[in-house]
Amino acid sequence: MTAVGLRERKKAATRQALHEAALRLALEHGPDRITVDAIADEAGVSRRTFSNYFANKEEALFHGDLRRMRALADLVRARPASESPWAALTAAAEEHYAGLGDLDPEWVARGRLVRRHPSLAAAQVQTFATMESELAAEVAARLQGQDPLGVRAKLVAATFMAVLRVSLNVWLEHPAEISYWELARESLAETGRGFT
Amino acid sequence: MTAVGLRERKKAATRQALHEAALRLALEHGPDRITVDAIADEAGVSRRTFSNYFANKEEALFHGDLRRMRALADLVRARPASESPWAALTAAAEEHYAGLGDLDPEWVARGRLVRRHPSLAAAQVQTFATMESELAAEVAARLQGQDPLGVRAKLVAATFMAVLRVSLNVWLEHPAEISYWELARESLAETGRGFT
DNA sequence: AGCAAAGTTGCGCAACAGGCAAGTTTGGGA
DNA sequence: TCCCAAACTTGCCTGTTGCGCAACTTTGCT
Repeated sequence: MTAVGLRERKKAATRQALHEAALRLALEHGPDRITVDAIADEAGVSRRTFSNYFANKEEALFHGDLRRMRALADLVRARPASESPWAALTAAAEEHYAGLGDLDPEWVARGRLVRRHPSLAAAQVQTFATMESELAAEVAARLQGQDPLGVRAKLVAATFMAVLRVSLNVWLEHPAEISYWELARESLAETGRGFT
Repeated sequence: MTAVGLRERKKAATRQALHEAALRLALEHGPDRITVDAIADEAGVSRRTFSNYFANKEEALFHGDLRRMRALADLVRARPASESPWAALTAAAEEHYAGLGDLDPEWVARGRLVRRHPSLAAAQVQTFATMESELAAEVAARLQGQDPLGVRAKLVAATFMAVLRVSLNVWLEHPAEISYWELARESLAETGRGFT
């Protein structure tokens, strides 16, 4: 009768625990000075189990971002089908970020971590790329028939994610001068002119 | 007196040899069934030396793409300073791809490899990301003073590379129906409307 | 000719991904 | 309520990797 079984919940909890352990250790010792062993320990699980959940530390570290972005994707899905893809994406982003965006402390912490440790940039890019293809599928659904090769869907998704990524990185360099969402909204508006 | 010393040339040759060895073996056995050892052997060099040139197989595999893209960046640099960044980028791409783009057999081979082995997608994304930041620097030079936070430069570079990447991937799925550059040009035109 | 800088190599080690099989937990019938 | 199959965890193990270090070789400059 539970909406989702115990099994599922336990899995999610373990994944989350691993993620949080990774983040905690990375913040404390620096992301390049931690081992998978240490993360598993910190999460109270065997090293082998870590491998069942994540392919490597970076994936564990950015799991939170992926979750956040999946939440954004859900908002996109919830937008009225009548909206154009780009409109739906920006509207969903507005909902997602405008209110409490900058306030998630974990999100900010991860951001700062990336800023201070350029070696993490690769993993960040990877995370955005993952979401890009998930979003492309959603966009494609809105373009049934109008996009024979599927270029447009992928183009829109890629551009959207690229703008969010660039905005994030710029904001991390100038966090005091502007809010993330202000920056992102403006960038989206400018870049999106091709899709309206 | 030589324009470039023997030292430099030898290094370039070794790097190229490693790259070609990696590509050859990947094509023959599949990219996930080859070891760094094997690549170094094939290139007639020690495993340790491989590490002096590339951080991992993927980097070796995509070295050719990076070279290609750097050539494109050179074309960008050569465009008149009076052109807007986006105009310079697209014009350079036109020069680069329009003529012989699809004809470089290595380039096509790598493309097919990525298409058949999704595990390589990560490395491909990484390669484009690398070029993105190199290009951003070039674009920034054209926006002296007009781009206080540096957003615009990064935005333009990111969008440009995203379009090329998406176009490539779409083209790889439909190579018969259209030429790469036709597809990319159209995508650039559409997406670039925000930057004109 | 000769020396300093750059490049190569072998050795060694900590770390890691992931196959396999034995144990443990969960959930859906009967 | 009980039971079993499927799902999950864990330990063990192997092949691979990235990189520091120190010895050796090659290159370039004078």
